[in-house]
Amino acid sequence: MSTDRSDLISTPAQAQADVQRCTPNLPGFTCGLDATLRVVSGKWKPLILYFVAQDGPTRYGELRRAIRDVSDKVLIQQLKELEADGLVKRTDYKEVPPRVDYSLTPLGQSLAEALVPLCTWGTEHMAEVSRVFAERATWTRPGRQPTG
Amino acid sequence: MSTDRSDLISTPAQAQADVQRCTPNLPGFTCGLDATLRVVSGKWKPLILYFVAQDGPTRYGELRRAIRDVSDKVLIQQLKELEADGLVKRTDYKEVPPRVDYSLTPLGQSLAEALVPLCTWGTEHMAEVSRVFAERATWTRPGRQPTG
DNA sequence: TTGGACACTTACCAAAAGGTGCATACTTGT
DNA sequence: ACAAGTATGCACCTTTTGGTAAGTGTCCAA
Repeated sequence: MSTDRSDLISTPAQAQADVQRCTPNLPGFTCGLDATLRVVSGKWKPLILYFVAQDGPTRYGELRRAIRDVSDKVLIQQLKELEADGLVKRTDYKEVPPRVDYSLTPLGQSLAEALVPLCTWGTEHMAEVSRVFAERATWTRPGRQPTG
Repeated sequence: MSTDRSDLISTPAQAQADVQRCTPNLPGFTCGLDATLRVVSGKWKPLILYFVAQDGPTRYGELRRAIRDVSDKVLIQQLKELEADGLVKRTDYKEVPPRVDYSLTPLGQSLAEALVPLCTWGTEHMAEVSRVFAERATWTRPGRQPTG
């Protein structure tokens, strides 16, 4: 299928042919990548994972200050989701004033490892990526295109 | 810094201490992972990359049918962004009826390779992930929690 | 006694992302 | 002549996501 591509315009049938290439292996996910991304998508999740992976158990306030621009609401929210997804473990020391920290579960650690290549890629190609983003920033913003 | 965590409640200062851990290397990105994710986030982008990586140059219609639940508008949109980000190359054969195909640039290929571990991770842990997601689906939906 | 730190929670709102459906211009098959 | 297929564009709308500002209860330090 990936060899012979001499067909130019797909025949009226053949539609069914290339459907189902990325076959759902389990209900809800189209493939492994899909599953993974559902779990890491969230504006701050990768940063959280990355930070906790490096620092080990991290207190809420630490994270809060470290991530900077994140708000309490969203940080908590993403931590909860990560916890619900079994990637981080929340430890409440039941002290007062409250003390809580977050660490990675084994699952979270394995994910963090799988993220390393992405991290590397990003670092290596950051220059190109940010250049492109800088340009796009101009015409991406609503209603400010060089057309008018 | 990751060794001694004997401090319990952070002192009124020290706030500045753990700030700036994930130091921005370039304007706009907090780290490599951040850069990468900005480029791959989009509901269908990873699937597109993955598909094109496997199949080589892929016609629009093929993608459209293969990805299934995606709409034209969004597919086109994501392809454009991927193109603008230098990950895919659009080839217009200027024929009529139109013929266009999409392939990976070298940059795109390198990214696709970096995605492999994520893919693997997702595949390996898909069972756990989807189980958790199934549960969450119940109480995540607005206003139907087991509390009431 | 006021104020800040701790880890959250809630109500409300804005922006981003995604989806629907119709339109294009041209060709091929029926 | 008409439907279907080619790769898109556009207007409009809903869903999802993220952000803001306020409040909770308990403690300690000034």
